[in-house]
Amino acid sequence: MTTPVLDSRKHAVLEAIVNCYNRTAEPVSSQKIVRDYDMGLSAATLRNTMADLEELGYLTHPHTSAGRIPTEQGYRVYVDSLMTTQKLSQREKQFIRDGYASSRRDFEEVMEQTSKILSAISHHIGVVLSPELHESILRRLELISIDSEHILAVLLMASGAVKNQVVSIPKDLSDEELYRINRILNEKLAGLPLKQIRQISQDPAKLRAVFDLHLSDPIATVTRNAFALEQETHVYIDGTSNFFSQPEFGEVQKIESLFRVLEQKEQIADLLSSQQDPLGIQVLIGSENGCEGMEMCSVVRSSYRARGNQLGTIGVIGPTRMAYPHIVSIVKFTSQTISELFEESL
Amino acid sequence: MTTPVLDSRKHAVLEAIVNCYNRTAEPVSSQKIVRDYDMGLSAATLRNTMADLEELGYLTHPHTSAGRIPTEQGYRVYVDSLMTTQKLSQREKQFIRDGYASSRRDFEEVMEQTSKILSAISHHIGVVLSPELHESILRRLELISIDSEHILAVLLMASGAVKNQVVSIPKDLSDEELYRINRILNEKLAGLPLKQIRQISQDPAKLRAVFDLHLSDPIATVTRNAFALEQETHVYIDGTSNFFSQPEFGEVQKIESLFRVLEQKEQIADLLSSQQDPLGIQVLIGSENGCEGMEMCSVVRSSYRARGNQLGTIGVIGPTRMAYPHIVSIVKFTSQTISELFEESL
DNA sequence: TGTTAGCACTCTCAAGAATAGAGTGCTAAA
DNA sequence: TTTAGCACTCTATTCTTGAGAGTGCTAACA
Repeated sequence: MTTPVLDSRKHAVLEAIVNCYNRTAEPVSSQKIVRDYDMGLSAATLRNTMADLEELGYLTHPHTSAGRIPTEQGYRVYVDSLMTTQKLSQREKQFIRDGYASSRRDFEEVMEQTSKILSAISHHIGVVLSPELHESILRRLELISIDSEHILAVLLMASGAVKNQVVSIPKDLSDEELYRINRILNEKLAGLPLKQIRQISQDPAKLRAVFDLHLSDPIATVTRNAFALEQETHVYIDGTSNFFSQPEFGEVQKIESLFRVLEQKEQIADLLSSQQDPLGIQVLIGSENGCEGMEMCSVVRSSYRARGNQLGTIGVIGPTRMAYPHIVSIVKFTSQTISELFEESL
Repeated sequence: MTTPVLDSRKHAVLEAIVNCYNRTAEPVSSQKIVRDYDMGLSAATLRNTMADLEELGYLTHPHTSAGRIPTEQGYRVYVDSLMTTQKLSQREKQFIRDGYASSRRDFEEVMEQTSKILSAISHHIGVVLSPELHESILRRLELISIDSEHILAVLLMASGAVKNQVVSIPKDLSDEELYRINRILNEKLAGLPLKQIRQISQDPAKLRAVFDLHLSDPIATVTRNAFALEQETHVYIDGTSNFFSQPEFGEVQKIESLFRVLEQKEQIADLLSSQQDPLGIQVLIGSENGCEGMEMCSVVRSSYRARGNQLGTIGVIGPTRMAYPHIVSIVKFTSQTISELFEESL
């Protein structure tokens, strides 16, 4: 689809309507624009322009005698080429930084805190997708004996994430043996991404290649079980109740379908991880997000990264009628901040 | 407050009204009872009895020409002395047991799964409060070096819970030294409840008493930091969207206040942990739960335990008009099941 | 040719009126 | 003590009406 070229008046009118609608949540009339925006045009002229924009698919009409509201396509144009990015105030930046001050220590806390910060500052829903463990690099592995049949494998990732995994073992291992296995595993596996370790653990030939003479039955078992992680990315969500104050969600029905989606964390995970443009912010407008039940919502997302590796994704979910310039700045700055955080702790 | 004695007819009528109202969510008329319950009484007589029950405070009237609905006090009597407990079907029991089949390994998974099971089977909100770490007994402690300034302390509890804590250390510790410290800490602290360990770590005299000649600066620091856990009980909530199908929550307002409460996990934690009768099920009806914004909800809760120690609490939150006999059975059986689970893994 | 004023037309929304129906409370009889 | 009957109250629904908002179109104007 080629974007039709809009003359500067159409641009201005579309922008005014988006702005106005985003403020009031009500259809924008030609009168309203004359009053609020000094465009040097009469209402009648604006009506003509608005009719043109409607024909082009950027505006729509709830009914004959109502003002105009932007269509998804209209928002698309606005986001892509009209809106002027709005810098965060120092106060907002400080708010975000302060949010992390207390939680620098704990990986999970950082994730949780991020969703809280995002929702608090955007007044929408803040979502965070933790790094894919598959992609994470193992820094260190520690085996801890639980009882004669189980040991606890503690996987410490380069990102600072920690994952505990209970491993069943076929026979009791002495402390010395466990220690020896632990040492060998670290020697051979530390520094590799989990994905690769997993492949190794499932392939006898590779196992032999990696462990060489050290390979033993317990080592094979422990490796296989300790790294048999499910596709486990955690989703952190905060600020869901912010949606109640949005006028367009005044009916239970609409809010219900949204909340049913939010409860299915997998869907949100998919939403955040799908087809990422590796760099920069992405804005999914309305049904572009592809989630059934979330057609009335837009998503602003960005991945966070450290040392060039994409770790996870953060985002804000709000009504299609959201203050895009502001939200984009929030997501951008927050993702930078969290990236730096991980950069440091690496 | 002494419970006034109700004659058997009043009992029967109150029970019928509660039953009927719980099914339909609509005020119950005298007619309705005549039709649905074979009580051998005319509508007029029932009206008299209903008027009596209203005067006693057990029923109320939305308006003059409407049927009766139970008051909180009416529900109280119903729950305390009227309702006949309803056993779970084999199918339901199996559903609960099956829910745990896949997640036996991981402590967190058990918690999460419990809230899912509770909500799925009750069609209300399932909540789980994880054990107070303070009360947990340390089974084993493992120190893992992260970098020159940090180590990771892995606390393995008797209950199977695992807690990771990043500890800042003043100076780099060699592997040997770390190993030595680790060994000493386990020797001296394993088997003690965290609460006690914390007290020890903060009192130089006690530290000396416990560690004797082994006491060193690093040991004191590590002990202090590794056990400086916040009051950290996690709350697991599932099934919130079930509330949307409740007819009495048809207005956004009501559901909003509920969701705002649910988002404040601390409040839910308080709700679940307050003044527990150590044994058995508790039913908090309507405003008895003490949560502002949750006056329209009842809570059925029970603690789960292992080896006589109370660990945490599970519960179901639903509308005041809930099927108490059924929900009570669900909570009871689930708390037994989860208790057994922990009993085994202990 | 582009812009504007004027006006008829459409549609929504809120308020009022009328009606049906449900359910009670009371009274008097069984 | 129970019941039938009946007047009364309140709700919920439907319909109507009128006001108001906003458009689209037309004709005049620069």
